[in-house]
Amino acid sequence: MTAEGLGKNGLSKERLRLWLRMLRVTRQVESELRERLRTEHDSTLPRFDVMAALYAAEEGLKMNELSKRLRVSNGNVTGIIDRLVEDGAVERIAIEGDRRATRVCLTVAGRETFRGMAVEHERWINALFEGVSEEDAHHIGELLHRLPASPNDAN
Amino acid sequence: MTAEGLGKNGLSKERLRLWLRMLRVTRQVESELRERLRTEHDSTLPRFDVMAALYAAEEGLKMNELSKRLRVSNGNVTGIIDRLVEDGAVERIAIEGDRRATRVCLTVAGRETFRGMAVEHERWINALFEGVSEEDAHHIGELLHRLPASPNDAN
DNA sequence: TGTATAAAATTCAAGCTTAAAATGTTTAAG
DNA sequence: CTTAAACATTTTAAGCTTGAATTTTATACA
Repeated sequence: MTAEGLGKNGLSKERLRLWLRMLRVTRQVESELRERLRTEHDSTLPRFDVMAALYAAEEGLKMNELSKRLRVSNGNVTGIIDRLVEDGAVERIAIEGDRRATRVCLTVAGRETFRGMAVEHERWINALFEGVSEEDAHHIGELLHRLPASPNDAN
Repeated sequence: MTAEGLGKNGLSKERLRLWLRMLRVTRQVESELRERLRTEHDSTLPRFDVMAALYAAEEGLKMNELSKRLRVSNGNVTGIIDRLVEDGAVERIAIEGDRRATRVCLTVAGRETFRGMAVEHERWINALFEGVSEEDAHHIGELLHRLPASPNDAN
């Protein structure tokens, strides 16, 4: 409301602190997850994310939808899917009536693989977030809801 | 209280939700910052992070310390510094008494450049985190303190 | 002294990420 | 029917990131 934006602004500084902490925690957790996916499942975080999105979508997704849902570039998805196809975890299926688009699906093996990873993933998160009570988790979750985010999807 | 730990565990699910939200918000904010650093300062987030660390360390840092402080691999830092040196923002200075190590410093131009970016950076964060009051920012910050993180540094 | 070990940094291969350009396909307008 | 615009995807170039291997220098110790 007042003439903000200059030099010492407590609110601004506090928000900056919050951001730096979020960044630190997020990177730490991502690093842990990456490490475990690598050593225990010979996989990566991006692959896990893609598989999670596909697992949730019973009928698979178009490349289009996938990149929108994950909020990453379309070219990015192309590469990750390429590798998942090599692994035999995913298949590209032609869409009849539109030869531009492709539908991408987990294979049976892919679904099986993902289930194994997902169970552990939840355990890892649960352990990493030990020290956060259910109430706090809920509370922070609600607050985060106000924070910048594209205005769509349930998450 | 109850028999937790199997299948449907409210606490575990709530923590997972929290994690997914943090991830979403963090990625969104990073994406915004990246975009603005790119278009308005012809720079990147990793470069900004490195410059911030160097700016805070009056006498510069060894590659070593830099990678520890930023929690990224040493090879990673090498590449970013290479590019910052090309830009003329950073210089490598020999350490007398140890020809293995190098001290890395912002140049005068580099310090100047960074100041400009930092002012805007704080503004951007402040705008992105509009909707979070000073009290909430402080509160979440405290809660995040309990979350996984290497046990060092002020942040 | 000589040599093994540790330390600091770089290099390397592989993969992730983006923005922008290119390719191929569909749809709509005239 | 033809052509312009819109769409879905892939390709490309540049940069980020990691873990592992390599190079160079310092230290310890026999």
